[in-house]
Parts: sequence; C-alpha cells; structure tokens
Amino acid sequence: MPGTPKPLRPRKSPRQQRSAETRERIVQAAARVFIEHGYAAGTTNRIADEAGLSIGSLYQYFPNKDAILLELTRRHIDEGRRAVAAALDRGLPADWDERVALFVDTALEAHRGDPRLHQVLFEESPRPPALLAELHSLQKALVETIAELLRADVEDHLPDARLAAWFLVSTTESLTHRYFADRPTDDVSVFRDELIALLTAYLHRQVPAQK
Amino acid sequence: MPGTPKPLRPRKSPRQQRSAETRERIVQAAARVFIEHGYAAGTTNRIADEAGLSIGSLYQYFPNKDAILLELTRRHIDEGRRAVAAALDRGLPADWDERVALFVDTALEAHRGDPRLHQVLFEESPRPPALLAELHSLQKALVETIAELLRADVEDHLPDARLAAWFLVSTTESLTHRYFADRPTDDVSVFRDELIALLTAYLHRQVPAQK
DNA sequence: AAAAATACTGAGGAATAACTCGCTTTTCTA
DNA sequence: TAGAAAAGCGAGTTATTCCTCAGTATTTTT
Repeated sequence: MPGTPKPLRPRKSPRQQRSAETRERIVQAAARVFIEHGYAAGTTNRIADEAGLSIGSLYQYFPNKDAILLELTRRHIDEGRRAVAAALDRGLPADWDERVALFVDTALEAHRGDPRLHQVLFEESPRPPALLAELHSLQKALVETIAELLRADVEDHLPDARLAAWFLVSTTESLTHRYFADRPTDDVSVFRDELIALLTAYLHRQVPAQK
Repeated sequence: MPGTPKPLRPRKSPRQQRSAETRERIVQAAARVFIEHGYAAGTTNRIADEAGLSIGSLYQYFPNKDAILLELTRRHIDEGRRAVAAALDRGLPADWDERVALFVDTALEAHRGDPRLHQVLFEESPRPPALLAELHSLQKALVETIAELLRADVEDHLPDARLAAWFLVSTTESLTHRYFADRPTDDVSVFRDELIALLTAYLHRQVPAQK
C-alpha cells in the first residue's frame, strides 16, 4: 500500500527517567539483534526479548519496526557528521596529502563501531525515502565541499573538480566499507596507508605540484 | 530452522518445449519483479503474476523463492566469468595501462545489464552459503591472478602484491557499482577514463617505469 | 482417437511476524 | 498515603507470505 506512509515518530515522549532508559535499552538491543540476525530475521519480538521487555512496551516507544531502524541509522549518520565537523574545527591542513590522510582517518573512525551493523543499516534494510534523501544530500554536500577546495587550489588544471571529489569520497567510503567485510589485511594501518597512497597518487596526477 | 537446508534444485526437468519457455518466463519475470520491488517485496505470487502464470506452475519449476534468486545470480556470475575468459582469450596486453583499461571495460561490461538487479542480487538478498563461497572464491582467484601478474613484472618493488591486487579489484568493482547508483556523470566514458586514471596513477606509484 | 504423460490452475493451509489493547505494576504528586 | 499518571505486560488479532494439492487442460504417444 504505497499510499499509506507509515508513522515514524515515537508515540510517547519519556516523562520519567526510567522510560528514557527503556528507550535506550530498546535501541541498544535492536543494534545487537540486527548485528546477529540481519534485518529481516531481526523481529520486533526478538528485539523486545533481547531488551528484557515485553513487546507491548517496545511499541510504546516506536510505532513500528522501521522507526527503530531509522533511529539507529540517524545515530550513525550523526556520528559521521560530528566526526567531519570536529576534523574541520581542528583546522584544515594546507597540504593535500595531509588532508587526504585526515579524510581517510575520519572515514575509518566512522566505521569503527560495528561494521556488520553498518552493513545491515545501509545495504540490507529498506530505507524510507526521507532517509535516503538525507543520506544523498549529505554525501552531495561533502562532495561539493571537497570540489570547492580542489577548485581553490588548482584553478584550471582540473577538468572536472566535482567528479574528482566524487571519486575521492566514493573511493574512500566504498573501500573502507569493503575492507571491513573482506579484511584483506589484519592490520588496519596497512590498509589505511595503502588507501592514502591510492588517493594521493590520483590527486597528484590531477593536482600537479602541490606545496 | 537452521538445521533444515532448503532444496535448491528444480523439481521438474522440462520435457516439452512449452515448459522450457515457461521456466524462462519465470526467470525473466523474477528479474523484472526484483528490479521493481526489491527482494522482500518481490513475492512469488507477484512473480507468477508477472509471468502470466499461476503460482502453482511456478512451484513446478522452482522448489522455493531462493532457488529463483539463485538461478538469477548464477546467470549473472556466469556472464562475468565469460567476460573475463573472453578478455583473456583475446590475449593480455603487455602494457599495464592497457591491462587496466581492459579490466575496467570488462567490469563495465558485466554491469551493463540492470544495475538495480545487481544490487538486489548482491546486497539486498539472503545468499545461501554455497553461493557466497562461490562468489568469494571467484573474487579471490581474480585477486590472485592479478597479484601474480604484478609480481612477475615488479620483482621486489612491491611490498604486498596481493594487497595491491585487492585494491585494483575492489576499487574497480565498488566504483563501477556505485557509478550506476549515483551517476555522477551522464557519460559512461568520462567515468571510465577517470577510473582508469585513478588505477594507473596508483599502479605507477607502485610499479615505476613500466615499459 | 483413446490413453498416458506432461503442464497448468488457484483456492486455501500453514507459518510467521507486525502490531493492539485491556489490564497490572510502578512511580509521582499533593 | 491515597489517588493519578506513567510505564510495563503479553496473549491474541491481523496481515502477509510461502507453498501444497486436488483437479483441469494440453500435448504426446500408441
């Protein structure tokens, strides 16, 4: 029934301290259940069970299963956003090689939680259009920011700054993601260095003679 | 019930020409349905409907839903395998830049069908362990082959040929995949050239002075 | 052209999972 | 400390989906 959008907001705002904790318990339990069972087999009954609650209580706080997933996804996105903001706050290095390193580290940082959860959230689960749009605009903003930085430094050496920025962002995200799924090396720092090598090689080809 | 593996083989081998066509209709309809509705909402009833068949007929040819998915996935994999084999048959260029171009083109070729189907098959659907193993060993073989080629050309310039090969394969697959989801450029050939630039830049850093 | 084999039908059984609601327990307030 | 409000409970309802099976239609064989 595509004409009936599901409610995604909580039906009750916590009044007592106890209920705030309960809500949190549900979210934490959901993360564990999704990690272990995946989205489809991560039933609401199982989540309630894992949280040590009755199914009824769960539905006091979340109107449906997707709302729980949405909460988890939002938290994940916010972590990423905060990581980027914090990095920018600490000041952007002038050198592109260092910028790339910072960028890669931030991406790794964002995936430092449980990669399996990340996989469930972003690949296995149905995402409501609103969230999809949010994700898309977030990535687009990041690409645009980096494109601006590229343009500022390179003037007309670069045929298509936005495309280059897209490559930087996509490569970093995709390979980081894939690293945790595949684990081609046990040592994260080896992966980190190699990814940085890949990106800087690309940039140096496009951005000659950075100082 | 993890203890009860589902049968995945067809329950009936076609005797009449008609039934071979019916089987094919089911597979084609399943592809369309999965593309439009995704895996979970791509119900067997919907597939039967799309194929213009009764649900009972569908179950004459496939013992369960996953068997249909498996058939689609196997076909997809076989296409990729054939593309690689054909490329190798035509002879491998001596120059690494051309090898990279060939590699990228083969990847693009494999995704030339419907990227959305590819996404459903490889990211959204539950894959039986047997298929997962098949996929993994296929990718591993490809990584190993390329690692061998790298080692043959570079002797000890390369700290970790297997990791470099992993980066080549993963970057190509991930970015190709992502390209079709994001469409950062309308022109595929622009993307192609940029991806080749990325990979050759990486290789030239690792494989200095190729001739 | 009758009999046999193959192919197709679709209502409904069986299973499962999302979600409700009347009731109980706990906490807060005056 | 009594009444009210908030939080919690869980058997049961609703909805959906996979899949069966008894019967019908079509094709092949003799």
